[in-house]
Amino acid sequence: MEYNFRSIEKKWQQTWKESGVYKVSNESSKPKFYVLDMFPYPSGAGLHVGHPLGYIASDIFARFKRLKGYNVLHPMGYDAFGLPAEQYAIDHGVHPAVSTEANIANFRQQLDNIGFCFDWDREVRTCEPSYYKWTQWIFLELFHAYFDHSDQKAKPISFLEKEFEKFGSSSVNGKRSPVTFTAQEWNAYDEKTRMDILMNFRLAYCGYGEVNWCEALGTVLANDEVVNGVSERGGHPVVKKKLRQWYLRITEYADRLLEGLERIDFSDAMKEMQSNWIGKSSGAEIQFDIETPAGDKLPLVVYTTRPDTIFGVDFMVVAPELDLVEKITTADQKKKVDEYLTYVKSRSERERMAEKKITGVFTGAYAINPFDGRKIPVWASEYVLAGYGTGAIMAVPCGDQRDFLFAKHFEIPITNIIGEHYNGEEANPTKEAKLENSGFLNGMAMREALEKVIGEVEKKGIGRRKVNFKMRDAAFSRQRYWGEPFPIVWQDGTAYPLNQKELPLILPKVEKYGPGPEGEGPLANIPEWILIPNPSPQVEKGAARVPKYGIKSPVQYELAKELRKGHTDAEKKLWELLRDSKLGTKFRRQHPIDAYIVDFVSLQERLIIEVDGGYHNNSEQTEYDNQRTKILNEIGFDVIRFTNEEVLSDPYKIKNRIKESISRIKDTSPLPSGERGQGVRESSTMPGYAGSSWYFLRYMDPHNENEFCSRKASDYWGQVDLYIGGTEHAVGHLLYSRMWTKVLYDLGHIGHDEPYKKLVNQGMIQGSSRFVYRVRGTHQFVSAGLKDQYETDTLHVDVNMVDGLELNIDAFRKWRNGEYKDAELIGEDGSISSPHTANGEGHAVRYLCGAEVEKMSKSKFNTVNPDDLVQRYGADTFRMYEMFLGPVEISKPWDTKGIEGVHRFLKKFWRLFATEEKGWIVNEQAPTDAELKVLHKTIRKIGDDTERFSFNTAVSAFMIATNELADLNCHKKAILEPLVILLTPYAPHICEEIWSQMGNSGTVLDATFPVFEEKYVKESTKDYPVAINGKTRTEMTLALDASPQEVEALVLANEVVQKWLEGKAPKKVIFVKGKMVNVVV
RNA sequence: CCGGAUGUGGUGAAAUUGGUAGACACGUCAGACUUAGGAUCUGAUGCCGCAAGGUGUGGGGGUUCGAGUCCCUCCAUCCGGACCA
Repeated sequence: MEYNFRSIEKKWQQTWKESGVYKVSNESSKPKFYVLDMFPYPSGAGLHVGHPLGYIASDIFARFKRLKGYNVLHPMGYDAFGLPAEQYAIDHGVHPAVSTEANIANFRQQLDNIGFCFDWDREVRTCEPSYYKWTQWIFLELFHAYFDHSDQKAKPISFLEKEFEKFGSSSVNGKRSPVTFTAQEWNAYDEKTRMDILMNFRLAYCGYGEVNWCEALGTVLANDEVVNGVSERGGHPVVKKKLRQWYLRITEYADRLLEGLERIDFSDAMKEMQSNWIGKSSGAEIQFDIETPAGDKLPLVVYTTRPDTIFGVDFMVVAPELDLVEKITTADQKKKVDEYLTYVKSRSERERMAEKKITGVFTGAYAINPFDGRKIPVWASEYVLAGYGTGAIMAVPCGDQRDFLFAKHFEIPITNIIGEHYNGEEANPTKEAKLENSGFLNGMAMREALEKVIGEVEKKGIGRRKVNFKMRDAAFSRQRYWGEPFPIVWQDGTAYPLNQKELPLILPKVEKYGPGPEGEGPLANIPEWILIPNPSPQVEKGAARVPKYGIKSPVQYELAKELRKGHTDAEKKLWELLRDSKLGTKFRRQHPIDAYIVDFVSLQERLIIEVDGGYHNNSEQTEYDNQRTKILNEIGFDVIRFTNEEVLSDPYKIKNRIKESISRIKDTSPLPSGERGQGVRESSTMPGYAGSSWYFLRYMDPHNENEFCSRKASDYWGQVDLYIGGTEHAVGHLLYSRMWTKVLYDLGHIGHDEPYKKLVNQGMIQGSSRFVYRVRGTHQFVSAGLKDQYETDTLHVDVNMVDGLELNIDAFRKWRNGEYKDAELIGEDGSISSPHTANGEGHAVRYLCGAEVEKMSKSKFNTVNPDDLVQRYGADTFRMYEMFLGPVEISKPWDTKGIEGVHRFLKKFWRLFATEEKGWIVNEQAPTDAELKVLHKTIRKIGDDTERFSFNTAVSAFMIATNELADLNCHKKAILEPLVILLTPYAPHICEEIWSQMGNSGTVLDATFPVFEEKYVKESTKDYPVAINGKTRTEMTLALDASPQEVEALVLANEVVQKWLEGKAPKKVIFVKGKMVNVVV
């Protein structure tokens, strides 16, 4: 019996699938454990060896926890909305749904090859209506909520409305209101005015703001999608533009997002990144007065974290974008200021960042220092950002480097308030100095002065203590097609939410993916969708999701329509009823919804009425009806079915039931009745992070049609116990999903307010690129060692054609359809391989490639496909090798070579159980002490290492155990069976096979993790290292219970020790029990 | 510029609390079996040295009986944030 991994893996993957061993129940007496991977974006490129690293780690941990007796949730899904699919659609004309579907199928195939224990019944796809229905639902929850500052939590906005009704804007919660109003005024306001005011409070709100506009992509990007002034994807230039956008009021959660970091197990680096992004700073807002050219006074409010340095203010700087600049500019400075403003406008964000020139202009105005009355010149400069603080600063050149450089550049005199701490060469931002030249603060320590000044400022009524955040509200709309449509209808400039009954708002099919008019998204190009009432979703005909019954082509579709023209009596009767009775809504007849033609539908109320003929009683038809109802429900339609008899026998009963359904819908409708049908839909779609902000909740209850996730399910599974994914989502996804969780918690939908208990960041697997060197203008390629002797071009070659550094010359000549078939290769020793001469004789030409570590990418030809490795060595080998590479959280380059070692290990492990000659060789003999020791040592090591995610050392522990047991010639069931359980999380296929060969039934995952017993590994002696002056010189075997005196005597008597002592008496002997002995001479 | 992480053989890496540096592999070398070996097995393998021994965890300094591990400082690489007042 050989280790035939191919048939073993195929067999067990099949068995697992058929028996559903990875199905997880929400009901269990076991403790729960939730292991989550960051779900992938299904890109067209498929998986490379870097992707599965985290999945393998989580898979091992999930299996490990299951063996340890937990009910483990380990789901997987797809983050399927997003730009690349849309870009692909623009380039190739393939609908994103189609390419996404194909990519998912490919991903799934690749994932299945590796043998993961995902519960695929819980798969989610963010682009499915049954999923994004709830993304839209949560959006509405955000829309209908505001942040209550006194309670520091989100509440339904109706609470706020009640407060306004009673107290007007003077209520605590009204502070943010842009206008003040009394309760009477509020009650007298019309709908639109109220809605406008409430928009300033909603957690999902619409506003005009400077956004990152990317012309090339035709969309707005979030701050974290812009890198160095260009788009993260594609590297297109990004400019600031004022547009109407949706935002999430994440800034309200800044404090709680910071506080929550203390309660979760993230790496320090990750926490640091998040808190840097939030960027909390505390200080004060201080008002200075400015005398305008006209002679009156204008307030200039600045934000500073260092109010203690107020006597060191030598100038003020205002952001050029501020209107104030024009107001305060004096006549003689006007020309210069205008020139400067023009210059600033001409500069892109990118230029500003790239070249850090010191620029600015004096406005001619002076501000008055409120403490000593000093006149301070007011400048405008682009180094002050309009968006942060108040857009104006008090400049203290002796304490701030930017202010210092500015002062030097424009020759503004510098006041030193920190004495010897300032050297005149550079600013010193110390907080430790005693203040000088600082009026009433003289001699005071800076920290003390800071509080003192804030106190004085507040007393004078010219400012207040203030906390500021770098974080901005998150832009939440994209002028794009492939995303969740907003459940919003605009009416006369007011945004009205859809009724939750109307969800999901299905993404319609478009013909063109180009941008719409005036910076709107592609959806704006579909008037029949944009203008409500909604003329039924334009789902591709033939895309029916009940495979057997759908209409499969446009021809069939027309045919079906034709066939249905013969009405039954019942249909006629009902049609009269629906037309005549004052139901308040328009019904359509024989109208296509999704891929079906329904009997009657009110598009406005999303209500479908079906009349079933006698043939509906047969079972096949019933099944069809049920499936169809389910799908129509999924896309947000209610379906009522009547039989012919019901309609004909009691039409009034029927009518009442329909009325009832409609009024139920009406009751919860926020849209003023009668005004419907005049609005336009929001044409933006939600950004990529919308769907991923809550998917971890959906996994808990993926098929729930009535809720995003039942409270029972979320209470049972609670937080994600272990979340594994890359660092690239540090500030995006992780912050947004934390915010959503907090909102859902505040509103009482879930019982925990941090989504992830522990986060492990997997490192990136880099590519190891290979190069060949072509002699310029020829077909000659020279080996790496010779490249400096020629003028060469460096070309990437496919790393899969290179063994170590040696190029497979034949493969190279065939590469890329024979592009290099004429290549003449000069080997390291100067020998030449020409395509026209046989080189089988003598020695083969050794051509060595150059090598470099780069990001793994198709264009660099350094990607390695896991499928190839699984095919060659098996999934178990592949899994273990990925783990053996090094710690999960470290980035490292991929090198396929070492995989042989792991493969050899599995073969050797197999030979403990069976060999080719003798077949199955496991016996029932009693184990020896030595064997038990190996086993228990390994149980402890594997348990500890797995628990602390040290998978690489665990793999090596398996190797050690296998080597030792092979040396002991051990084939005993009592030792090997527990070992198989230990190895199961790492190499599940081979373990299942052995487990069943050993005569067990069922899956090895239902076995119990072996228990470590101290008694088997206890030693009575230890080989102590004996050091002289800290250097190990010899080793002595001593009893573990020997007393220090005994040890000292034995050690000093040792001949090696004697030799080093050279007759001298030792100064000291240090003995650490169980560790070492050190003799100090 | 700021913040974080990481620097250990030819390579990937171990060393969990300050206690035998280099486990486990890859590679390389030697050998066995073999018609053959890119299969399998055995042995060697940080560097210098025939050896005794010396030396060695990015460089320099420190604490300690003892430092890869702690402290100071400098250097390099990677990642993140960058005019945030």
